Amino acid sequence: MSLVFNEKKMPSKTHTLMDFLAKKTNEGKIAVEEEHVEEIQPSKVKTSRGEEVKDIPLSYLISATYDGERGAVCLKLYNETEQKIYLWYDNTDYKPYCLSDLPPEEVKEVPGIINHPGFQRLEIVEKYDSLNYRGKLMTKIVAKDPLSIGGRIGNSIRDILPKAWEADIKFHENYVFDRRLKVGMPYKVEDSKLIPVEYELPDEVLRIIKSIFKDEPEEYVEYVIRWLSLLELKVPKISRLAVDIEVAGEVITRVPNPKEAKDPIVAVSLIGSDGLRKVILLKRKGVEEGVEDVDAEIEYFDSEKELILKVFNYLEKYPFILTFNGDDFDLPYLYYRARRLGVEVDKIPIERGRDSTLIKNGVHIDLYKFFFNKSIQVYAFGQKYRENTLDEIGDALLGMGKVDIEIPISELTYMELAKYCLRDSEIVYGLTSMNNDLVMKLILVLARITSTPVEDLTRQGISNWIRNMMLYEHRVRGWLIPRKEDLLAIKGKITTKAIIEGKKYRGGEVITPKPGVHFNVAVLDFQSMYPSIVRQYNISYETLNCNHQECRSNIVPGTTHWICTKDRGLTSLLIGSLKDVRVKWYKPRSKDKSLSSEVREWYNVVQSSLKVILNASYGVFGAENFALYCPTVAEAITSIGRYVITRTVEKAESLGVEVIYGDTDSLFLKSPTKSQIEALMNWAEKELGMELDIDRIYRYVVLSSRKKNYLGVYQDGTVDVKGLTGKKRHIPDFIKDAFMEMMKILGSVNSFEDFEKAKESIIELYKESYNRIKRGNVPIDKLAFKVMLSRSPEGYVKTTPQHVKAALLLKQKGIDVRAGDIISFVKVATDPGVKPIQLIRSTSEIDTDKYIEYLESTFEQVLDALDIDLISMAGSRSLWSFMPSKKQ
DNA sequence: GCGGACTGCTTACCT
DNA sequence: ACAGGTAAGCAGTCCGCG
Repeated sequence: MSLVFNEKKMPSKTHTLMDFLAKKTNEGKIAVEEEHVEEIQPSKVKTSRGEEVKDIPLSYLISATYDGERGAVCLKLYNETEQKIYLWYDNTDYKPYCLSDLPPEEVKEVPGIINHPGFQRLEIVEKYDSLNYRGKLMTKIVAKDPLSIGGRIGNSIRDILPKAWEADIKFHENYVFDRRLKVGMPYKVEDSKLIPVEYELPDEVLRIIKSIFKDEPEEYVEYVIRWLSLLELKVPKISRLAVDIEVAGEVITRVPNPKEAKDPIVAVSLIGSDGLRKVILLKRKGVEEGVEDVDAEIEYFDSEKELILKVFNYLEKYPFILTFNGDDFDLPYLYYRARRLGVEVDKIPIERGRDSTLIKNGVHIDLYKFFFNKSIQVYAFGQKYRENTLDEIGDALLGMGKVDIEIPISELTYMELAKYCLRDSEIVYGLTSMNNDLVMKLILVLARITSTPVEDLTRQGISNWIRNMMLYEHRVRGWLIPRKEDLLAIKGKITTKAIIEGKKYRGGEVITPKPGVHFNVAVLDFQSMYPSIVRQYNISYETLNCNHQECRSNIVPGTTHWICTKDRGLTSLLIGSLKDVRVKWYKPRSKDKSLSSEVREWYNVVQSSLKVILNASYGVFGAENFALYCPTVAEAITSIGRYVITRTVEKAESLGVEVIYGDTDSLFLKSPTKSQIEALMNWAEKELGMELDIDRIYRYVVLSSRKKNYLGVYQDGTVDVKGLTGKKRHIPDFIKDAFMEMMKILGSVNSFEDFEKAKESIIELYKESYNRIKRGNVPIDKLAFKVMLSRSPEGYVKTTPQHVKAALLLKQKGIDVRAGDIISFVKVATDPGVKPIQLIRSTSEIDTDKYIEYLESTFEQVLDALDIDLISMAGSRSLWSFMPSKKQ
């Protein structure tokens, strides 16, 4: 079995919808692409100040929502000069709809459709059915309101229809897709009409692009240009306000219930991008002023209602409002508290949604949700933070610690309270202002790439972003969006077996490491391997197992799937062009010193955003929740990945290079010559169509027989540690510190001869650490294991791991523990074997033997690869132990 | 009733 | 609420043991 396709055999052009329809149906007229007729109605344009206007100057499209009262889509546009949000209500009479494969006559026969209270009309539309490779007439059922299509009551049109297409797309999303709106790009409104302000790429850029991609088909270059037209234009400076509230209750619960809102709001802090620093405090009996110096303007209110109205005033003044968990706490609390104090609903600028809380005439960004997003955590911030508390993220990203308070909020002095409250807003604002507003830019760039409104983007996961990007593309092409179950039934037969039980398909290949110390190691890797595979091997749900007889021999190795050799796949084109735009344009230019630092920085934002999308583009196809879930697509990608790496290993060996390790997309080569590396890279390019790069060169690498565990030392002595216990975050600092010391010693090793000295130093280090533990000479907090509680303690029903035991002990003491908390505990000799660090009274409780075991195994992971036997080298334990162990 | 061999659960990592 | 693959430690169970 072999892959017969390579780059040169790839189809150069995807047939347009027009081609397909002309070829495969006899319909002469195509209704799909028709723009919605703009019926100009009396102006429905409103500014954020509430007055109606007819025109909106150049402003950036930020968000789209649905206004139930007006029954229309509402667009939020941001004007940079005036620093305000303009609202524009759809006046084209755009209506919600879904599709049926039944002809109109039959739809009329379905009970409950045409007499549905929300029913408006039927239309015939022609779509391209990408699962069955033909044009298809569909009946469009148009409704008066979105709930009639997809309400949750059960008698919505999509539930009544035997089969409904495109019925799970929110009304405002449909609007963005169908109107081809470019989120994050400039628009203006003239005579109540929304007009895009086209951004033209400079000729110079066009010229360079055309030369970089001169060998690519025209259609491919069009995609590249499309991305650049979205990404070359910088985003506006976002004027914003960070808000945080404090509530004082008698009972201390972790988060007061906002729906009850029974305790008063005693402090609100505000930090604005215009320099505003303010804390608003509620005057209460018996509260002292306090002595702290607070770097903010302080305003007192005697009436809580007045205080809240003042806050509302600020919320309306700024176009963007930032909070941390404001969706579930701060904003709803303000809302319900205001209601409780008798504020009229229309005086409250806050809008409660099902899973969000928005600002009526502004844009609310809840940073909790955005920073919680795994893709953002991992790819944008390199896993610098692991907990999702404001303190932790602020500490990790800004070095801003929390203001410690040890007494309930109600007992703080005004100044203590102000300081405490202010800090949270400082962190929230700081998170968006660091690195020249990186986060704000990231949000807008991601919104542009994925056609996702900002208010959705900051609340949804990456699978939704990629979904939006792909649905938009379906609409552009006039493709019917496949129903999830049809996609799975037609394309979803998996043919590989996962190694891990319970997983759906086989993943990446890990090459068994050759244990020992290897000098002069080059690590080669396939840069963004999976996106490259998608691009080069034409991966897409519709190219997988296509309908052409002649493509059936184009087998994906290790599977029974074949890939189309005739038509370029939609996913392949989207992901492929995005990858190229990143690798060939934004990444090099983000480092190009001939460009201004401002431009470089912008290019860096764009390339990071692209990285976020690209890195997730494979995974989403294997995720059940993804709207275009297609595990066979994921399976094809990993299968080709294994094929690529395996063939490359064979080739390397045939070139006489020893491959000592490799994981998924990387190869560790032992002392290769320049020409061997070059030969391998050329071969990969030519035979596999894949770019192989030199990722890093190590002076030496220490391998054990364990996969995903190694230690690499660079020429300059820097040490890379991968997977070893000594670097895992949950292990005690004492052990981590000792491990790092060992790394320092290894970093100084230059030659094989140096190892002898290093071995001695390491043994000395080990002995010293051993004795410190035995003598009880280690501070307790350095002995704490810190393990994340992934569910609430009651959620562990099968086993009770140690950190859960510790958590339960905390709970017994009345300390609140919940999912996401990191439990600090030490190992003790008495009953359950563990004790939370808060409950430890003296070092004598510590189970020293357990710590010795841990120390030993941490060191052994490195030392057994160096062929050092810890016990024999260090001599028998009792000889150099100053304290007898407890069991002896 | 105890202990070793084994399996399964859980977390944290790698790409 | 993007994937699968790997290591490690512990919890819990099975089984033999006159």
